[in-house]
Amino acid sequence: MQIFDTLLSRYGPRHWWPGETPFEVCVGAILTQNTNWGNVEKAINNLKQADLLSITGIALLADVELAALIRPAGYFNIKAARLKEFTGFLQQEHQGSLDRLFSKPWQQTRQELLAVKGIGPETADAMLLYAGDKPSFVVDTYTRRIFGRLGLVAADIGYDELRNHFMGQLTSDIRLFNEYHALIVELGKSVCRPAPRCNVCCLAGYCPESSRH
DNA sequence: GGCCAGGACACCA
DNA sequence: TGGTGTCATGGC
Repeated sequence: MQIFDTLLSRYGPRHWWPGETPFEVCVGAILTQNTNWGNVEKAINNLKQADLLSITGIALLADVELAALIRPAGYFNIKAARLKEFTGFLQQEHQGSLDRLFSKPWQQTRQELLAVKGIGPETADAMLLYAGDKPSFVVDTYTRRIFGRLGLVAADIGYDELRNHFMGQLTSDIRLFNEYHALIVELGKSVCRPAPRCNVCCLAGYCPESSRH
């Protein structure tokens, strides 16, 4: 909590997620996979201007048309398919309703989301926390990098293990989880760059991110 | 011109 | 089962 308090005093409340509706949050969660948020905003704006930022709008679009609209977000062919998978899942399993998806126990919702092709643990947790208002902590590259470098967790810790680390130490508080992840991203974007390529430290096994290069 | 960005999945040994 | 390659645009 000391780290959280420090970040909060430094950056202030982040008021996440940057999306106007739960569905927009879910779309953003898929589009931001390994992608700068500024590019995601361009893609979302394209969908808005085309009046297609809806479950039925995306579901009815052809893959190539959807890919063209989300092109600025990168990986557009893959992400178009993932958005179609997600909207198809909502239509087939939840009558096209996010409210229905989030109405059951959130652990069950999480398992359902993870079964959708293209939705991994981080994307599922982001949807749960920021679109569904469920107490599921989100960890990401920044979380692993920052807490790994601080020596608080192993540098190569797995997603679930790292998530359990936070959820085991923090009270199950949606607002806390919401703010903490947002603050970690803020810190990560501003100061925590990837480890530089360095043959010496990598070969010596010293580089905490040697697996990345 | 190279690096990086709020991952996930297919493939292979 | 763990490591590696692939997907791709836009800002700095």
